[in-house]
Amino acid sequence: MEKRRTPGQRAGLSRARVLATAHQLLAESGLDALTMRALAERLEVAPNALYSHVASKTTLIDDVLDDVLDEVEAPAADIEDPTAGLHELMASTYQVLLAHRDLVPLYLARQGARGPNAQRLGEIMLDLLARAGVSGTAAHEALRVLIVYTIGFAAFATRPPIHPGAGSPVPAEELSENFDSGLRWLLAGIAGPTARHTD
Amino acid sequence: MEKRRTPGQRAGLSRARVLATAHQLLAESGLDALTMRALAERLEVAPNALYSHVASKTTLIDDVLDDVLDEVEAPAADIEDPTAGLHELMASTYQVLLAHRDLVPLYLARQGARGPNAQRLGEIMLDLLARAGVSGTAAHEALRVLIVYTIGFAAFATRPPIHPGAGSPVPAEELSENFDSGLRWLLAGIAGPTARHTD
DNA sequence: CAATATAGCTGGACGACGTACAGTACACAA
DNA sequence: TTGTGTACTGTACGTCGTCCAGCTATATTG
Repeated sequence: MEKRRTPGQRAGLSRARVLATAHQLLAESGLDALTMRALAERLEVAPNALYSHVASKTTLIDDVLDDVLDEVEAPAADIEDPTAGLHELMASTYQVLLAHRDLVPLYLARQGARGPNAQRLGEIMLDLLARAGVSGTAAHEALRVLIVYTIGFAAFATRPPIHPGAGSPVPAEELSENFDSGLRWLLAGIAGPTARHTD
Repeated sequence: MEKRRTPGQRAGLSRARVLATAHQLLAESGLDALTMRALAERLEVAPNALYSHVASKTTLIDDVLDDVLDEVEAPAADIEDPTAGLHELMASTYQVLLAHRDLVPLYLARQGARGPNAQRLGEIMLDLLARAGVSGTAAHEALRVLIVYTIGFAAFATRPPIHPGAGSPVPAEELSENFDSGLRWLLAGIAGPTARHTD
């Protein structure tokens, strides 16, 4: 059971390994369990060693959140129907969120991610919205509606009911259909006849 | 600048005063500033004195969140159109949330409140849903959709845009109309022809 | 291949946090 | 008046994020 290192010796740490382990810790035991010390212990390193690879705990979490968004599949760039493209994008995002249930509360608390992946997805969405005839202020508004709707839906598809009474677990498939329905309503409203343009 | 008390002397603390000051602190400087020590200092008391009135920091926050929901106005119990009643209820909730922007992230993180007020509102909603022909599992699902939608919407009506580019602030009135539209779509979907009943 | 610079680590510490424990003195009931 | 309960104080414990000062394995240079 050798795990102590003498000063100067290397542990083969890397930014990627730190992020991955943080993600793993988050998945196993939630946010409260994600402690710089716990993370360090799992990596068999002193706590401060992490700071050679990560600026702070906050940016660590931000980075984990953004990393996951890499899994989201963007629709083909030349897709015909931009509204359908948006539907695909949000549905894919929803699935990715469901695949990382443990992270959903964090997305909620931070209202999305802000890293390069999030940026990239945002631009794709804005592009699709523009092609659907929505631009300027209205487009940014629609963007946020869609994001919040998706994260919000994932949030309660993920967790125990708010009101404890009765609490029969809703099957995931039914929830997914429900998500699709709501998403369709929203998209219809956003890109529909009353959609506003730049002013 | 006398503020120190000798042991045994009273400070006129009360549960209500503690909650109110906590709320105030939250409003002024956000969650990170809400510290038992900071709260105690503002009340001119030793930190542990708070524990005579509040079980823990967690329940303190829970209680603050639930307290605010007292301001939500429920529709008349004998309202004709239950869907309209739901609309009224959620709109009132939305307004209350906007009136306490600082708390919205907390509602988000906890996915709603759980105290007596939240309970009461939940029951009203279930009643209205039942009268709209939605009950059982579907009703609880609808409940959560409506709650998440409302909190989620309040969340980005409250805060800076997720994607920093362009960032022109959306006028509150426009957002409110948007909230209403989305809410109508949701309610139509929930109480609409395809609504499911108990199984 | 030797000398030097860099950077990945360790040990230790600091300040802030939530909260438990034990004691003190006031308020009120008897 | 005496007794009892409770609202406080002082103090302290354990944990957290993070900083500073070394030390040394490795990368870089000549």
